[in-house]
Amino acid sequence: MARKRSVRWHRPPSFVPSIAAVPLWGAARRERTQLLTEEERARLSVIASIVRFARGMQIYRAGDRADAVFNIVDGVVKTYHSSPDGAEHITAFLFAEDLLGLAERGHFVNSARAVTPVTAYRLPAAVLEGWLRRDAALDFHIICKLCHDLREAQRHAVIAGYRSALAKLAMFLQALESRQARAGEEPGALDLPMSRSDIAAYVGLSLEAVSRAFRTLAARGAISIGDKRHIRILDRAQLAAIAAVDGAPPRGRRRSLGRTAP
Amino acid sequence: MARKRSVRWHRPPSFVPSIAAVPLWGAARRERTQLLTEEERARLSVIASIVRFARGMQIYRAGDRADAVFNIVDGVVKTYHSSPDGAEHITAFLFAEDLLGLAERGHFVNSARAVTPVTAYRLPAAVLEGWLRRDAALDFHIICKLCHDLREAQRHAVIAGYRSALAKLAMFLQALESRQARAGEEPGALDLPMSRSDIAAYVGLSLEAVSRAFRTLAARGAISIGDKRHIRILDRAQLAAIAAVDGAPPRGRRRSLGRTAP
DNA sequence: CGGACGCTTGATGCATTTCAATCATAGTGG
DNA sequence: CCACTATGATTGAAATGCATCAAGCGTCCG
Repeated sequence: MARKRSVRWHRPPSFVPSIAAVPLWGAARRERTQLLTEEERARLSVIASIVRFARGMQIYRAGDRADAVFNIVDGVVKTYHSSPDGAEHITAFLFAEDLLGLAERGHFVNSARAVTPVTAYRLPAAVLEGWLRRDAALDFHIICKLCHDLREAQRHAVIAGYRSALAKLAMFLQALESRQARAGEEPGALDLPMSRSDIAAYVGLSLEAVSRAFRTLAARGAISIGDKRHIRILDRAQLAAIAAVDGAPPRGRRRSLGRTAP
Repeated sequence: MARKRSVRWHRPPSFVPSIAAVPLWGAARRERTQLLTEEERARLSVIASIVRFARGMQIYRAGDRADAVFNIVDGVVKTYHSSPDGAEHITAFLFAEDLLGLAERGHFVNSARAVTPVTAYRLPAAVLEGWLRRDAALDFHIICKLCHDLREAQRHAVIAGYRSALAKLAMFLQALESRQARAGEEPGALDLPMSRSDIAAYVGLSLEAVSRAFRTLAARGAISIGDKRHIRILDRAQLAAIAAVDGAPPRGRRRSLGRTAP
């Protein structure tokens, strides 16, 4: 237990639900800000129960009755779709202060599993829905969070659409870093709570391609690899260049339908 | 003007804003349902103004001040990110009853362009935000819509992450069909309002690969290609099989961390 | 009618997948 | 406590499939 485990993605558990996101309209200087007021958090904590999941455990399965929403306190969760042939496509990695448990007509649309040991609040959907129908302020905050998640999902789709393995990994690392920029610990130091094959399933590559891309980035001096779970970003500019230059499909680019307003 | 233009994605303009999505918890039998009440729609129409865009016209640009949200009445819109080198990654195609104009700290996060002639409502963000902060019922409906969009974005990411061109196109066509399943016109008949290169930029392929994938699907009897903008799905099962079988990355699949609750 | 644009089709090269073997790490039980 | 084994990660060699380059065709619009 004295073993050195640099667990950057673990946060001291706050004792009320909390949700963080980049604001929609308010031009705050901070990247992510707490969305809920003290009063809202206190109120949510009344109906919330704490649940824990060991590493690798299933939190819910696609198709299950969606009777609850989860709010992560600590740890990392992945949500994924399972192809009929058993392959798994990861749709998101979720961290502290994220919401989890997207439903469609009363059922979960994807499966969720703990990537690290996870602590979370469990909010019964029935109670929550009642509140959402009545409390405009709470709703507004949820809307902000959903917009945030929507932006993330769109960015994910862009990453997955890239052709170059290097560009995919570079963008993935950039995205991860911007999330971990929270507690001002050593800049450039990145924790990778998820496995290589999780990364592969997220960006749309084979496990081997991810491994090779890591080496290549290191060889070019963009990053350095310490532990398999810990890397350091050495040359942010180069990383950005790799993500951008190598990110585009056809290069010459003849714009299609480039009209502008008359 | 007597020219036959089967424009399935055009709807008779309703004269109030409307938003449709698959419900979260309510287990309605209908796929998409109108989310707004008559009263809400009437109220929104007071602040809404009608705007029109010709085919190919820019609706807004990433980085612009996000002073309005759009609600499509008729036509198709694409939202996209421009890479620095000029390539364009499409994040979504939007149809009638969709919302448009995602903002972050007061600015649009992506650009939007009309794929067909477009009619839309323009809702000033300032007024809308005021209402969202006060009206819980309206908020709840917006939340449902955002969850819907979030699911779509996740599905998009999965499509983009596929390795096979055939699987990408097959999934794209399935997604398109499930959206057009509205007015009960000929089942299996699909309109493709967007160009091949738009499809390519959406699924993450080269234009040529998309073209070849269309042929291959037709050769296998899964679809038939009439006009370039109109195809017909002949063998839904085969299309689904291609999307599934060819969709997965490594084949043998050894599950990782497959523990279940004790 | 002509030009531009979008689409198709062909040939080639290369990046990634795939297959396969080895290495490292962590978790387990003797 | 340490060896043992399952799992994850790396590395190499070969093959598939997509991107790319290039040319030709169809169609819409001026």
